Amino acid sequence: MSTAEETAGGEVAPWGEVTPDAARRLLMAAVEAFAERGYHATTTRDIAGRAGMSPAALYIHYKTKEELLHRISRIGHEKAVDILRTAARREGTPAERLADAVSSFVRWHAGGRTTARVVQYELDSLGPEARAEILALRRQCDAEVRGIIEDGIAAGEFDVLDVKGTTLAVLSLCIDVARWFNIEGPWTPDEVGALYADLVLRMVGAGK
Amino acid sequence: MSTAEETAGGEVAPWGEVTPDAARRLLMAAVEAFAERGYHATTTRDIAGRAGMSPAALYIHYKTKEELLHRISRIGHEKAVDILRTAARREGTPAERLADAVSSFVRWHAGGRTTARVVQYELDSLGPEARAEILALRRQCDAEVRGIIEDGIAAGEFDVLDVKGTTLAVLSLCIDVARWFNIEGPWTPDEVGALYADLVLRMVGAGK
DNA sequence: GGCCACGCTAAGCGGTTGCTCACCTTCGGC
DNA sequence: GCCGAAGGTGAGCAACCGCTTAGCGTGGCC
Repeated sequence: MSTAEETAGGEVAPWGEVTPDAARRLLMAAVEAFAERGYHATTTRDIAGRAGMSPAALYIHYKTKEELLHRISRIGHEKAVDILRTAARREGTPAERLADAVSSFVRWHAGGRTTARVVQYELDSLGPEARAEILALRRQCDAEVRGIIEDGIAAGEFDVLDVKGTTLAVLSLCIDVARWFNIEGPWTPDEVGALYADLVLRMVGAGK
Repeated sequence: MSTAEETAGGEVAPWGEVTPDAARRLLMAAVEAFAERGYHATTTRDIAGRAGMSPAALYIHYKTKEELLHRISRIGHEKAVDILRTAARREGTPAERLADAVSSFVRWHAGGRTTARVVQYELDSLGPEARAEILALRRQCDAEVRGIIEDGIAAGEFDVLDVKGTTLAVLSLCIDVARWFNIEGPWTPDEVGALYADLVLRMVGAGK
C-alpha cells in the first residue's frame, strides 16, 4: 500500500501520515474545497459532504475548521522544507544544486497546485500562534535557498547584487506558480520546472 | 483638489473617478477590508462601518457586495494595463523599456499593495461574467510585456528560450510582490523596482 | 451473550450573513 | 411654503454559519 493519495484532480499528495482513514478523507476533501473556494468561503458542510460524511463527523477528528487548515499547512510546509533541503544538501556545484532546488520546488507547486495553493495562500486565515509556527518553516525555506546562493558566490560561480532580495525573488517566482499553473495549460510541471531553473540561473549570473 | 486619495495606510490610489463622494469612501473602505481579511471574510457591516455609514447605505450605491469587488478589480486592472502600456510604447531600447515596465509595475504593486492584493488575488471571488471581463485585461498586460521581449529578440539584444514562458515568469514575479511586500520591511518600493528590473534583464539575457 | 468504546448521524443551537424595507432628513426649484 | 428627488437610517428577514448534543449501529473482548 502506498503512502501517497490521489485527489480528484489526479495529484499526488503525501497524506499517508494522517490517520485514521476518515480523518485523511476529510483532510483531502478540505484541501480541495479550500483550493477551489478559499478557506473562508468553504463551509464545514461542504468538506464533510465531499468526504461522504455528515457535518458532525468532522468534529470527531478535528476540533475546529481552523485545525484542518493548520494540519494541511504544517504538513505542506514540512514537505516544502524537505524538498529544498534535499536539493541544497546534495552533491554538486552550487549551480546544479540551485537548479535542482528550483525545478523540484516548481514541480511540487505545479503538480500539487491544489495543495500548494492552500499552503501558500491561506496563511492569513490561520490564528496568530498557528501562523507563527508556519512562518518559522517559511524562514527555513528561505535559509536553504539563501545558503545555495551564498555558496555560489563564495565559489565565484554566481554574480549577485543583493543576496536577500534575490533569494526572496527566487522563492517568490516558484511560489507564484501555484497561482497561475493550470494542468490543462500548455506546459507540464516538468517543463515549467526546467524553464524556471534556467531563468533562476540567469538571475544569479551563473553559466556565463 | 487632487484626483488621488489616500487610504489609512498612506497609499496613493486613483479612485478620483468614483463618484459621488460616499460611493468612493465605501469603495476605499472595501479595498482596505478585502486586503486585510479577504473578500469572503469581509462583511458588508464592516465595509459600511469603516466608511462611517450604516450597513444599508452600501446598497444605495452598489447593488451587491460583489459589484464593489468588480469595480475595484476593473479600475485596478485598467491602471495596470496603463502602466505597462506606457512603458512599452515609450522611446528607448527594448532593455530600457522592459526595465521601465518592470520597475513601474513593481512600484505599483509594492506602494499600492493594499489595492494590488485585492486586484491580483481576489479574482476567483468574482462571478463568471465579471471574471471573464477582468481576464481580458490581464491578457492585455501579457501582450504588452511580450511585445517588449519580442522587440528585444528581433533587435538581437535579448536571448530568450521560451518567449511565452518568460513573459509569464516576468509578470508572475512582479505580481507576487503584492503578496510579500511589507511597507515596514527593509526595502522601499523604488528599491524593489530597481532590483527586479535588474533581475528581469538578466532573465532575458540583456546587457551581457 | 453482555457490554461498552468507537465512529457516525439527525437535529438543532445561538449567532451572523447579505440584503430589504419603511421611514426620515435635507435641499434646490418654483 | 410646498414638493419631489437624493441620500441616509434602524430594524429586521430568511438563510446559512460553525459547532454541539443525544442517540444509534457495530465490532471486539470477556
